[in-house]
Amino acid sequence: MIIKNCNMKKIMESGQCFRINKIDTNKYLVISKDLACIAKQIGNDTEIKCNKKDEDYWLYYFDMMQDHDTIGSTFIKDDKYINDAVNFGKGLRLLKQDNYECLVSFIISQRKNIPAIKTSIESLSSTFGEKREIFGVEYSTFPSIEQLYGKSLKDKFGLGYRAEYLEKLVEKLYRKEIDLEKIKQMNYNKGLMELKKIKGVGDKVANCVLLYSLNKENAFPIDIWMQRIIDNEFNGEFPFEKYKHYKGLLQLYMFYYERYK
DNA sequence: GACCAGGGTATAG
DNA sequence: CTATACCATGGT
Repeated sequence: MIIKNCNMKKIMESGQCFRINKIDTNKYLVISKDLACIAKQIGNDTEIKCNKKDEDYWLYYFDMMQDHDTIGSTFIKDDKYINDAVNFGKGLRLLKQDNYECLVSFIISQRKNIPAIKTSIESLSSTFGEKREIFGVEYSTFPSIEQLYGKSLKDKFGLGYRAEYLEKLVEKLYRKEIDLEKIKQMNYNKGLMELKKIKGVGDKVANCVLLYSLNKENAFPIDIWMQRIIDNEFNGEFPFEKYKHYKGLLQLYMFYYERYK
């Protein structure tokens, strides 16, 4: 499968997911849930190699039916910073991730830098997930709810005070007191409320989960970097009324630009 | 060895 | 409603 106008290096660095790793020149291992694929960069396009039975999963994951550069070009208006960010981020894509993995990952993410987040997730995966292989490349699956249930997460995974957030979350998921598929059916505001009931989930983490895994493409997570942009470039108030449609992709461009420009 | 990290909670005012 | 202390640890 070929994804046109797709830059895997940028997606890997974009901070929306934490399990894409470079394994060779222009080659990346992409892991999601218990699945993996190999992504090869060929010019502006990316070729995805995966198991035949998983093709639909990756089609959805990469949102292959849409051209995100085209959506991004609709943000180009009269604002220099945003125009620069969109041009700088050509090839970025908004992925459609697994909601459980996404929620766990972003609870871990608070007050951590991206390398530290990745270390914690890999450590959890290699401990509680399963070892698998795709086209000769080994990987560990993301641990399922059942695989994490009842496990002590303190002290071993660099989680710090987040360990008890996760333990409580896993317990509620296991008992089906939290149903992310149900939240996926809700509108943005209702979903935001439901997610924020979870201990350790505030505005930012909830918006990440809504945007990256619950198909709410107008969610707009504001972290330290985004707040910095809003303060320095927009006098403390972002003009949301000018960018109503697909704000989440715009947020991705801004975050990426601010970090790597 | 300081400083910061894709924040959230609890408490005080 | 806003302001502030505190949180536990790793990366740079």
